[in-house]
Amino acid sequence: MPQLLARKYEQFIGLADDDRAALQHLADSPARTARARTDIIREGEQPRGAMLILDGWASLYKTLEDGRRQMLAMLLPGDLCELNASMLREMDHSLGTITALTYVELPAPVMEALAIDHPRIASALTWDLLVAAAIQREWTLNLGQRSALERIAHLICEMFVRLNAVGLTQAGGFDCPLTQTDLAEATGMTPVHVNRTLQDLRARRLIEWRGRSVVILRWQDLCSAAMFSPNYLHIERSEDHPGVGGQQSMERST
Amino acid sequence: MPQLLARKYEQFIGLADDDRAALQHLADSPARTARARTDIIREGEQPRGAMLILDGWASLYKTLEDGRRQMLAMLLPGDLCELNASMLREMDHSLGTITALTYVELPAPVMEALAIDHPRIASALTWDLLVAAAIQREWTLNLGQRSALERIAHLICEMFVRLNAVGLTQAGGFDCPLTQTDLAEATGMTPVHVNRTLQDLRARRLIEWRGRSVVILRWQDLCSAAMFSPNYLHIERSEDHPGVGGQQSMERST
DNA sequence: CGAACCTTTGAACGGTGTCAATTCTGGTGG
DNA sequence: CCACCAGAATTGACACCGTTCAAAGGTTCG
Repeated sequence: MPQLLARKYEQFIGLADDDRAALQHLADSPARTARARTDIIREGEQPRGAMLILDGWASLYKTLEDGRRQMLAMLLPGDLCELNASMLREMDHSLGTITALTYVELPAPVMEALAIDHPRIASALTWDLLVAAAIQREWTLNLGQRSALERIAHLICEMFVRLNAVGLTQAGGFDCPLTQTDLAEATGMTPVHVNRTLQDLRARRLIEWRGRSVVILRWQDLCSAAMFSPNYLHIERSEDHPGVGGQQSMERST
Repeated sequence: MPQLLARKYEQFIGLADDDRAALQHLADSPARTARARTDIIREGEQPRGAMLILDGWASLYKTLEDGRRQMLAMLLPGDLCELNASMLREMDHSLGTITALTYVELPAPVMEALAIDHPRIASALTWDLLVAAAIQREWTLNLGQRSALERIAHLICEMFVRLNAVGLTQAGGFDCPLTQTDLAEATGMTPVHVNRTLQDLRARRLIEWRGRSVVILRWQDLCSAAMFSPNYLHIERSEDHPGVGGQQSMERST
């Protein structure tokens, strides 16, 4: 948990000691907690500050009047969202927890001061925004063009790479609190079909998924089944990727 | 075409004369042109500056290796894209024209200087980025949860409101250069099904669409068929919306 | 050890996709 | 001014992916 943000941003830009200290200072702000499956802010409400996830998983989502619900983004530890959102009059989406969550709310003035005092952090924040937008575009592609199997596989690939970037993977797998209903909301499918698709992925020996434990058995094959290429995550300096399954690399194939 | 940007940004923030002049100066930069159906920049290439659309329509899109293609955003006159994109090593999506296009390329240093000299413009640019992200989220919802009819109807509603904001609507309709194949790429459907869905919308007397002319017959009913609410476009000061179909209002109905 | 939630299964349905023609339209050259 | 052409729109028949609805197992945790 310590240095989550600094670690992430150093993938993009070198930080000085005082930059790291400033980022650590953010994470040391009085943390808030929320229980699993609760909303932190809802569509229609007035935006508060940016939200920095310290521990646990959350999601952005929207709902239609008749109850249909679509997840828009998965928020993992180290993720920042709603940056600058307070410029808008009201929220156009909701932020809800998946697990119990520890986070900090960072009011706009705090972020402004931070950006002024630390130009490299300002750059890193812009980079963070760009990457979030890129992920949103990839999700658009996911929903619009990929088949059920490809969508689920793609989501697994993305979660793995993102968790890996903050040190939350272990030996070719990760701890995943998502239910099949969550996966359904993220991929625009029904829970029933998610279940069948996961069975398919397991039958192909691409992954194992028991309880909260996801294990990726064949990274390259999973990537190609998903048509996953990590380019949109814009991770520039990938020196210390552990590699999945021992010898396989996480480099783009093609 | 003159004052396109200023007009749009004044929906969000008041501008001073010198702000307007600076925006006009941008649009006066040596304009580039591109023919219809050509790419301006492709995935994998190195980002250049921001792109400001002066005239014509374009789109952002991504493709999968096997040729499946998904439109990510519709770019209309007055739209700005790829702001800050040059911070990233390579493009993760492509920008292609739909019609013949007039645009300007704005190198990062130009935009930086502009933001430093004109704080209100800097705010407006951030607002622009936030709205673009909100639209991307709405497209995610569109693809993930809405039916074919809802998707097409929603896209038409969005295009109308956005064109209206830059004065490109006429009497409850607008000039639309999109082919049914374009609509298919935007909505994640096949061209054949787009065709049938448009017939459905026409049979319900919600729209007319002949050639390039789109006429919205019953705005409120189209909105509710689409579950469209313009809140995500974050148009704050909507004093001079002409209203569609004479007496109908564009306010949200809930 | 029960209750709540999650996962899994089966069968039938239906929205969209696929494929292949055919008709229409706008722009072009003779 | 008209014949022509390429692209766009339209149509029909059929297949299939994913949904729907309902019920049965599993798991977790108080």
